[in-house]
Amino acid sequence: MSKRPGRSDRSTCPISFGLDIFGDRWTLLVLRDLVLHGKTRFAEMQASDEQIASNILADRLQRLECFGLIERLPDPDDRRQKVCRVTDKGLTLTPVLLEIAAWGAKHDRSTGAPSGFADAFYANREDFYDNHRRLIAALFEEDSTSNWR
Amino acid sequence: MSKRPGRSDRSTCPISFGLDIFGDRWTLLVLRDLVLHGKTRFAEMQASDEQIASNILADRLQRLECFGLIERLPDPDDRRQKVCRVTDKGLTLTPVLLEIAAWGAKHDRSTGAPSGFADAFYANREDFYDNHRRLIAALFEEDSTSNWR
DNA sequence: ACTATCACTTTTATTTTGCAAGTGATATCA
DNA sequence: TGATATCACTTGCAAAATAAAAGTGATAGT
Repeated sequence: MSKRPGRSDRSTCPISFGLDIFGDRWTLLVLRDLVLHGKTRFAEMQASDEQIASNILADRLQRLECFGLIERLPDPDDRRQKVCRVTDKGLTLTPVLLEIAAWGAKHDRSTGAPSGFADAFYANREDFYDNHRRLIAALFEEDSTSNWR
Repeated sequence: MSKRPGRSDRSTCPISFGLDIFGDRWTLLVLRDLVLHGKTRFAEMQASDEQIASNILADRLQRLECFGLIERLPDPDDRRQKVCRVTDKGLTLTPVLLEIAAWGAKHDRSTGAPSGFADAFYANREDFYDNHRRLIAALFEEDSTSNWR
């Protein structure tokens, strides 16, 4: 697994802390596949448009697992496969993903995001988050009032 | 300037688009210094806790300028210096910075962020953004109703 | 038994980073 | 005026991360 500077090596800035974990060109894309595209398998993520190399994907999954953002369980139906799942902690990064998505959609003329997404998101940010919380709650069959953020 | 894959090399995903621009361990820290800490000079940013190397800082500033996220003007009072300023486009990344800051503050036990910041932010996200918009408007002496996002 | 698929490793080449030292233009001070 | 300091970089080099391609071993399907 790639090392990268640990917490103590940089500063006490919370942004710096975050970037030490997901400040690279792949980590958040892997999380996007899990959180926003519902992917669960190594092969599925490898098949994403961005063409991540298998060694990098393996490294990032291990990293995400280390940080407690995802968990990987053996697939009971096929012992070759593992099922990846975002943890509650991993889901707390959804707002970061959505803000980046909205920004990208707003500034990229050739974006693949649904037209009007960015404006709708900015105009109703909290509704997006409420909705996401409800979906997650249903998915994990938890109390929908839980403060997952 | 470091190359990095251009838009067409990856995908049409808006997250991927964003990460091609600021998906690394330094770019958003530079922007943080400008947006949240009010720094304007090369030397000031170099003095930040994270100890960015001067070649990396020079590269990131050039990159940010290329993407239209900052501008650099000669200092009229000292011709050695340049004054860096976030552009309106650069300011649209503030929500991304704040979400990362809140996440870091929430998950880093030894964070330097003010205690209670994350909870307050999550509970009143739009208030934070409204407030930031007002500050910016005042700073740039623009119409405070302008849709800078 | 044979072939395919799965989640990785390994290998190698290229790119980026990190560090230290230098550079030229400008400012400040004796 | 000359010496020294400061500014925003640039250069050179070693170390690390990334990318692309091929390989591996366990398991599954036929």
